[in-house]
Amino acid sequence: MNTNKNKTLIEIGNNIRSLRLSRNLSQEQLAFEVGLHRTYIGAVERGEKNITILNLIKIKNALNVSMSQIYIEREE
Amino acid sequence: MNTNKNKTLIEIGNNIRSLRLSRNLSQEQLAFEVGLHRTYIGAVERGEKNITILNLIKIKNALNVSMSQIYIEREE
DNA sequence: ATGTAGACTCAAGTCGACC
DNA sequence: TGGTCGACTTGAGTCTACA
Repeated sequence: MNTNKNKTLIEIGNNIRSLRLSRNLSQEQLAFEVGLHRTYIGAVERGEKNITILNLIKIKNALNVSMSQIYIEREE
Repeated sequence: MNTNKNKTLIEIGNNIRSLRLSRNLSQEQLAFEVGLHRTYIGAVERGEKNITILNLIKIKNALNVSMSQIYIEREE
């Protein structure tokens, strides 16, 4: 559907995925803790969705990490 | 409309506002640089809108600050 | 220069199903 | 367990206008 995958979103998604995996959580478990849908978490991890800040904060809290571990700023 | 103003969104909005002001930018100028609408920037500053991560990144870049200056994490 | 309001569009986010 | 699809609802984001 969305071939229009943004680089930043892909990075964020990859970070969420590896953090989730390192916690031994399934997408379903993370979705449940965060109160989002399982298919949506999947889409975010694949960088297909431009997540809102409040939901991103919920995810980072569920993963018990700081924002800088999910969104890594580069010098520009 | 939205009496349901979230504390985190209000904080983010306040931070954006004071950062914008310290740059001597109007909402209109910031909106133009970021490619968002002036009325929307206003709503974000008032904490009325749950902005998406990509737009938040655009704003922080336009203000030339790091994410941690806009979204301040508290220990929990 | 900003707040608010209303009407609008389209993407965020839900949900159930199947592979 | 995770990807994808389709139909759906809600809310992000636009735009014009007026105070």
